Formats: sequence, structure tokens, C-alpha cells
Amino acid sequence: MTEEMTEEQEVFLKHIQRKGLKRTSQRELILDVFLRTEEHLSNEDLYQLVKKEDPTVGQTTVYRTLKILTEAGLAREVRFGDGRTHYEHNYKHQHHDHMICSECGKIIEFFSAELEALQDEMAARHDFEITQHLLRVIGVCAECRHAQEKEILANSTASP
Amino acid sequence: MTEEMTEEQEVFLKHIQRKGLKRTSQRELILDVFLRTEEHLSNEDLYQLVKKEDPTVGQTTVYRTLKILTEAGLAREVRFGDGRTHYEHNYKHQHHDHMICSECGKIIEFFSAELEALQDEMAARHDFEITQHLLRVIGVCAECRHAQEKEILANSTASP
DNA sequence: TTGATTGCAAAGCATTTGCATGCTA
DNA sequence: TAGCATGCAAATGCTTTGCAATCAA
Repeated sequence: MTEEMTEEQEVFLKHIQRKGLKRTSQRELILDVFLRTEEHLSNEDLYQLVKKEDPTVGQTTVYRTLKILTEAGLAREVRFGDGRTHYEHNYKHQHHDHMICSECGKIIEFFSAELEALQDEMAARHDFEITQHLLRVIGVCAECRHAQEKEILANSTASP
Repeated sequence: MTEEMTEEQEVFLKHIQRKGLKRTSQRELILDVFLRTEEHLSNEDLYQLVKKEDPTVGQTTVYRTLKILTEAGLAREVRFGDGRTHYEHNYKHQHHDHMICSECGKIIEFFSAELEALQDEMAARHDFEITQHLLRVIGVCAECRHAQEKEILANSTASP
């Protein structure tokens, strides 16, 4: 049933073959779970999800497979500064950047063509060839800011 | 000799007092060495430099002091993706971003007001209040690129 | 005096590696 | 069959923590 294969699975298979690697059930399961989950998964997150479907899979294999998925262009590493590496979908997904709320941890994805263009311009000015870039904006999201304001208001009216 | 104190040392002292912390010779030495070194120091780097002037200082103290310097606004944490945290001067230093050469590890600092403005604009659009941001551009610098080209040229002329 | 600070060793994490066993091609 | 893949345990590298001794205020 070759026709039931998704594009991502094909990309994976091509990469596997090109590199002389082997197709295993663990790798297919890990890819499957990864593709099914539209989030910024850490290795641990993915490991937990995979374990639900096959408890025999080891964490090391998840680590190793995420490396392969990244090399195959299916996943992208992102670091949010919490010490561990997260992964997001990368295949036919437009590049985007992240705003991270330091209060609630929420992650807002955004994209700006002007921003990309400006980066290219800066790179050109330094004769630098970009292969990758990472923009992380840290701050406080609207909800958290409003929650804080309410709190301050409540405190100031509560005390005499 | 209060008049011999640098602005940075004053900022440090103010922070120390505000927080009810204590002024110690270790902290002063670490600050001193840090200020003297205009680089992206890792904890280890700074520890090695400090050890030269006082071998009794422990690495833990360097870790703890760098935290304090960051809180005081004198240092800024930067992560280049090599697993460890680096620190750079932050007091009265204009914010800037980094291009990192993946071949030689060289770091090019750059600044673009338009880039900053665009980020603010994107944040406003998402009702997000920026406290900090980090832009890391990874690629290949001019020298490394030219070195690669020469190598390719040499190889193609060498083989028949 | 009192509580913060220090340096050491040990603990914590995320990630990687060595290795015997298992499995794909 | 040959060699890559797997899972476990151990190792690694950076950073933090527990603790007794020390020191600034």
C-alpha cells in the first residue's frame, strides 16, 4: 500500500535509504507520533507519548530518531531556554519565530517577511551566508499582563 | 577612595545593598575580571581567569556571582547552542545580536534599529510586552566560505 | 552575634556513548 | 550473513544544592 504513505513518510524513507540506514518499527512509530502531535515537543514529551503505544521503546531511540528527523528536514530543533531541546514540524511548514510568555510559558508563533528580509540584509552587509536563524522574544502576554493589573488594583483598594 | 569606583562597581554595590547581600572579596574580584574582559565568557572561562588571580576561589562562587551580575543588569546571558551559557557586558552596552559561524565559531555582533522596531511592531500586534529578545543567526562567515571555495578549486584541478 | 557566603563534594538534568543482543536488507 | 539498530546502564558535561566552616555587617 505505497499509496497510503504520507509525504512526510516518503521523505523519511528517502532519507533512510540515502543514508544507508534501516527502516524499523520504532522509527516509524516515533515519526508517526511526532507527526500526529502539533506541538513543541521535548524529547521527554515524545518519549512519553510513544511509550503509551509501545512501552518497549527506549528513550535513547527517541533521541536518536529525532536527530534523524531533523537531518531529514522533517523536524526543527528549537530551544526555549528551559534547558532542553524541543522539536517542531519543519516539513512544508513556513519558518516562524516565537514569543514566549515568561509568566505562563505560552508560546506565540509569528512570522514577518520584513524581519526575514532585514536579517538577510544584515548578513549580506557582513558577507555572511545564513543557514539558519533563531529569534526568541521573551515577555509577558496580554492575559498575564491583564491578570497582573487586576491583582495590583485589588491590592490597592483592599488596603486603606 | 570612593571616587575611584567605576560606575559598574557602584551599580553592583547598590544591587548588593538593595538585596541585603554582602560585599565580599570574591565577588569583587569576579566582577573585576569580568569587566576587564570584553568577550563572551562562559562560566568556565571566567573561572579560569579568576583562578589565575586567586586560586582559592571556587567555581560555584563564579556561577553564583554571574547570576547576581545578571540580576544587577551588569551582565547578560547568551546561549550560542554549545550547551553552556555565556555572559557578555550589559551595562550601558547597546543591545546587539549575533551571527555565529558554524565553521570557525566566530561571533559577529550586529545591531539594526529597523530589526528592533519590527520586533516591537510584531509584539504590539500580538499584545505582547517584550522584556528581552534574542536573535541568533547561524551560517558561514566570509573567510570560511572563501577557504571552502579554494579547497574545492584545488581538488577539482588536482584530479584529472 | 547573626545570617549570608564560601568551597567542596554530591546531586541533578538532559543528552550521549559503550556494548551485547536483536533485526533489516 | 553483515552490519545497522535497539535498550539498558553507565558516562558525560553543565549547573545546582547540601552542608560545615568562614566572614561581613
